[in-house]
Amino acid sequence: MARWNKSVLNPEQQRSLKREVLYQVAAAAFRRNGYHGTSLVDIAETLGVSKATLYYYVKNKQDLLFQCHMAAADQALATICTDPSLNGLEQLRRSLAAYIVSIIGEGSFSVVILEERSLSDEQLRVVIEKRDIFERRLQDVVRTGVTDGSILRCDPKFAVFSALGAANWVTKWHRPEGAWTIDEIAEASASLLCRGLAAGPVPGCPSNRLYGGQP
Amino acid sequence: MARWNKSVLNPEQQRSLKREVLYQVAAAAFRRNGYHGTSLVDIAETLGVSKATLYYYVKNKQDLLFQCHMAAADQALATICTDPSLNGLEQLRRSLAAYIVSIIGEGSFSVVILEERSLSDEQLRVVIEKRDIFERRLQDVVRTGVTDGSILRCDPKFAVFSALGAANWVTKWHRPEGAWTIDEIAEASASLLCRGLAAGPVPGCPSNRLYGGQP
Amino acid sequence: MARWNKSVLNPEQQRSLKREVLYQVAAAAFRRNGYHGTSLVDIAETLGVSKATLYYYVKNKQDLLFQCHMAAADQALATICTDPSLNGLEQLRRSLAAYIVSIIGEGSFSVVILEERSLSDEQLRVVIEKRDIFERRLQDVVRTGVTDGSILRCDPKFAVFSALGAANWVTKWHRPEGAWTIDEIAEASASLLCRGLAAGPVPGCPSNRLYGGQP
Amino acid sequence: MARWNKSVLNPEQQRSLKREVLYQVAAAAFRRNGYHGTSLVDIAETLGVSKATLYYYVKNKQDLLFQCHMAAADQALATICTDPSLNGLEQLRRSLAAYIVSIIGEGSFSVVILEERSLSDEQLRVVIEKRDIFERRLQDVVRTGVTDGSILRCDPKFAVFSALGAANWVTKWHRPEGAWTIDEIAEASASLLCRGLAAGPVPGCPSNRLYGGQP
DNA sequence: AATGAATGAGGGTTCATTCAT
DNA sequence: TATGAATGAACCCTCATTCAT
Repeated sequence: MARWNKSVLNPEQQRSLKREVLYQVAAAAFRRNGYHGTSLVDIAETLGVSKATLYYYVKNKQDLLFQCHMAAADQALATICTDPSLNGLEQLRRSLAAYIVSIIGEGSFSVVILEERSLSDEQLRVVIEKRDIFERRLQDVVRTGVTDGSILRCDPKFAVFSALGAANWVTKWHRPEGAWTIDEIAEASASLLCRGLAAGPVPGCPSNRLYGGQP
Repeated sequence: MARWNKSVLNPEQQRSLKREVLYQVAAAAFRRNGYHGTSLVDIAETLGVSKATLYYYVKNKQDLLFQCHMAAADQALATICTDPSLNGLEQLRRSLAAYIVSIIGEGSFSVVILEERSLSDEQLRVVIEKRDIFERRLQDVVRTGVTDGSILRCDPKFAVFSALGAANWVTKWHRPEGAWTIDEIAEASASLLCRGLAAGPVPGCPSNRLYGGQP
Repeated sequence: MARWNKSVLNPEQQRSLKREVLYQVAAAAFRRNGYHGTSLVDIAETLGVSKATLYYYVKNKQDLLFQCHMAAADQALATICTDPSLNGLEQLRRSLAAYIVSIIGEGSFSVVILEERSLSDEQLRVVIEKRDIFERRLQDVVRTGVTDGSILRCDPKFAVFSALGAANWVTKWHRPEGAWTIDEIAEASASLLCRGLAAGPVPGCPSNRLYGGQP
Repeated sequence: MARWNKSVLNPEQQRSLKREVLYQVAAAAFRRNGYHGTSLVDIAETLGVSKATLYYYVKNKQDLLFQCHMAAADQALATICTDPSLNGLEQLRRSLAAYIVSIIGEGSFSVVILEERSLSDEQLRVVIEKRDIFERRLQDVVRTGVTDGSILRCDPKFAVFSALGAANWVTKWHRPEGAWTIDEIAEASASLLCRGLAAGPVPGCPSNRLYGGQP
């Protein structure tokens, strides 16, 4: 399925297309076995090429991981919904659902579950920087919701951490053959998380006191 | 800090005490660098002993991981709150908070973040079996809450998956030097998650339609 | 001497040629120091390559031993003389002489002196099976001799065991720098052993009563 | 069976008795798995003691092997028959038979099959020196036979090498549970070998020309 | 006399990486 | 572009040996 043999495009595109497939295959392998648990042979075999060939498309194993991180960050950024016709809560919900789809769907570059210690300091800096942009945008969505009254008063940073955590974790237990479809999981998770952040007291819920409940 | 020299107990206890410390140190290393990314030298050095000494207490590196999993499962089981004087939602909240404390606090054996492919098939079976018990007990708490009306009607399995996911993820971003204390994180996370599951409609929350809101 | 650099053949042959040299060098090392007493570094150094390179040609150290056993069995099989113009005794003598040359001469794969416990059960089964063919063919030669009257009536199995034992033992004391040439040793040993099996009473020999000879 | 617990003697004898058992157990293990293939734990377990305890009775693993060699050489020396009422051939036959019994029977110290490279140079010197005495005495027996006309004219050194080779090899294929008893094997082997050395032409035997046949 | 605990040295094996073809 | 061959570094693990008890 992932062999990159037959696609016919101009050479420059060929190359970047192959690279993309490589990143996806690598990311999938990394997700399954961890960075150190994945050998380049694993990846090469999945692609139907030799181990040495990989070095035509990536500088390094470490660099390969880095590229996955970067691609994943871009992918994540694209899932944020800021449709002004919706309130913040709904924007958040849609963003989270789209994000979940993006990390467990086919073509995912996501490698968030991985030990970040595998990157060099410099690489880690760049990755975190890029991921911060994503997180800050999501925080903005939360702030929008707080302002328009759809989300309860809370620490946006913590809220986003929590939401993304639950979202990212899905990659651990999601099985393509499982009972739930990707969309179902995404919708259900996003809704669950948003309920936790929705404004207004929830009758009998102890967390009211923490988040301040009503404005 | 973790050197195991001075404790004076009878030899049998010494041994099992050392083993316990070993598991904790190993689990911490595994959490940080992944299973394959952790070398036995790392662990040995942290303990101030030689690499060969470890084999006095564990059969294998793989077995070491297995033992961490088992200890972690026990630790998790102990966090479940079933105090009958509390409603299900509150039981759940306390359980989650305690669970979070147990996995990021000192003395944690937690290795849930790890690539499960590192265990042998047989080991994995045993671990999953044991972990299932924990998850099923938590699901029971959710069911209790649904019955007593404190938790909205939902799929308990999915609810627990989500809650544990968000909880487990904390190990990824929690930094001991960070702004939040362990207890704060535990309380806030647990509350947030419980709000998402609390019965009763949340004004303006789109997830109401999913979980059915009030019965 | 044993470096495998310069030979110019097509790549497929190169590979199997190298493998052959590897087996010979390994067999020689095993013979000298035993299986467990031989390190892969020893072999690699003799070949002038790095230890890791060996794994390009063999799966395992154990597999290396196994391959030596197999090659040795083939080599042994090729030494059996069944020339119908000769009587059984002479066939046996020539076979034994050729066999001795094959195990102590250059290019020998022989590893019979080794602890067989070093092979896996399955490997041992295969090796023994193959070696049995060789031994049974030699036994056939003995039977031929008994039939044509050149060899005394005896248990062919035991006779072959004994003859091969004495032959194999030569690998223990033979020194290339020694006083005897390989051919001399082979001839002398074979003759000695054959005399022991030749038909007809040997005057004053106590073994007459054991093997009966013809009355 | 080999546990050394209950025997009641005076302490000095206890000690040397234990040592003797230790040598036998070690020799047996060495014979089976080779020197390097035998771990001290193997030996200790067979004796029912801890690994460290062995160091009360031997200086070294290497020294343990050395002691086996020495004991084996003594044992071998004791098998030589020089009964002047017998001719040389019969003396030789009895010697060989006794020797074979001594190396495969219970209580054997024999380690001749082993890689001699496992000894230190000095130890090897001593062992070879001692073994030379044995071989030279056997050669003397052969010479006696040649003189009294019972053994054909031959190189005594080579004759003894061959005979001992065949004898030693028995340790490789002898199985206690096998079809032949130890005595049968010893008798048959000795006879076979002696037939090969007996004076007088063997009808139709090609080796006549080698050994000069009748004087 | 005996042993549990600890260790240094060394061996087998894997793997990312390079290079000539 | 692609790959077979080769390697050094690192890792897991074993084992002979020592020492305090």
